Amino acid sequence: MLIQRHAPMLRPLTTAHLAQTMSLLELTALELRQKVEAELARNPALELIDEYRCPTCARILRANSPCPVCSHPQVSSPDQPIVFLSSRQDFYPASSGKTSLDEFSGDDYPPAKINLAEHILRQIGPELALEDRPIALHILTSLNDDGLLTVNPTEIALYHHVPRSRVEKTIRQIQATDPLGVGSTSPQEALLVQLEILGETLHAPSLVAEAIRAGLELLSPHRSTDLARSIGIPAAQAKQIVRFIADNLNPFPARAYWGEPSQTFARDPNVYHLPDIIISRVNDTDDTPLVVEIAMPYYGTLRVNPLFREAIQNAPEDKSELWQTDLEQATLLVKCIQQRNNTIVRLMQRLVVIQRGFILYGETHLCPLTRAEMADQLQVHESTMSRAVSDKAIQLPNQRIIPLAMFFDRSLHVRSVLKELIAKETSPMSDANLAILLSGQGYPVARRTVAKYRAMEGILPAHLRSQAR
DNA sequence: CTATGGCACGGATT
DNA sequence: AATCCGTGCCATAG
Repeated sequence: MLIQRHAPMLRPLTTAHLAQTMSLLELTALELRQKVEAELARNPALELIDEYRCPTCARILRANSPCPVCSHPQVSSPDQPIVFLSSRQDFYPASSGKTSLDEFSGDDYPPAKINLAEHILRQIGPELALEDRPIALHILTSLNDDGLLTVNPTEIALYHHVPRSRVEKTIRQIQATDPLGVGSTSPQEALLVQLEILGETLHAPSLVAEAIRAGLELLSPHRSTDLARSIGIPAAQAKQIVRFIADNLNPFPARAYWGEPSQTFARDPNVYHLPDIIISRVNDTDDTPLVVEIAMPYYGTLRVNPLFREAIQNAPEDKSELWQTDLEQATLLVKCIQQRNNTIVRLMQRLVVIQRGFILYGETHLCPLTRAEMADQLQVHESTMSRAVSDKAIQLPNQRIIPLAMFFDRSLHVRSVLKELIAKETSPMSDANLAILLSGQGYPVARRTVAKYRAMEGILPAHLRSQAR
């Protein structure tokens, strides 16, 4: 009887094991930490003890206290990076006030990825009247990727049975937060809001607002004569206005955010992400070893509670089955997390060696690398690599936080060479010229591709570059 | 006539 | 199997 009950349970275990390994790998450390927290609270078989093993000398230590012996990592050679799982509790900067989307409650952790809605909520959360919160949530969940509102404010008002003015008041509050103009119903409105707020500190040329109202399509650089005619001003003034708008305003407030193929309005996109991995250098020499810290999903050591394992022998009849599955799940979770960490550690050990140039000297030195190649080197499946890389953020020695996927960008190095080329040029070169030049430097790219890269970097076409600066 | 952007196709990547 | 990316062809703006 016992055997019969156990045999069928083993099968699902193996498939479940695989399934869970997969799903854990693609989580960021913070997401995983939340999952672990939840399991700890629910599953009595799991326990978290306040100690960990020093990555360098294998001593057992209290969690979050550095190893007295190895407080400085031992020096190793440039091609022998120091890679370890970090239990530092200050790995992530503390969050300021908790205002997460899910009902302003719950987690004490700063989310690893803050989406636009949460980012805004953090800013206005405190000053938002309680009864306006449902309205704000409605607005924030109706934003598209550009940060524009996709539903009619009247609809929102009707839905919540409030006057339209209440909704508009909330929208105005939202528009004044960081991606300035976010929550507007149209690009025009967004521009006007930005103008209004920036105008307080910035000196804006006169008639900018009129220009914006004249229509977005007239704001493109080559149509300044049309714009001039439309609002009755000299062409030079129109040009100046267009310039001001292009430099300071953004018709799609959220375009500068991460994950976007943000071309024209690329800005430093890193502010809203917390690293899963931190790389630092030991000294300032060129052959400094690199230190790679990988965020642990918890502090201390997660393990199956030995007491629980014993207690299960004489469990009460009605609880026996439940405890058994709890125990299996706990074991599984611990194993899977170990496997996840192991994969990431091995990945980083290779990656840091291959992309050393990129890490130390920047984009130009990025060596084109595909996830598939990496998977091959590490003897793991391609999809495993894909999951390990996706969604993770990594901090470089120069403090920049970038998506881990950037290490696998196939065109970044060519783009950065292109950027340099254009920066150094004396007279603007056409795309065709640039294509030939790049081929000469060992980057065979088609003329059309140069154009695409240019657009990606937000560089204007040749005939417009001449007047700039 | 030249330079550039749009559309779409095919091959690589995930 | 779905997606992304480089490229060729063509229309259009200058």
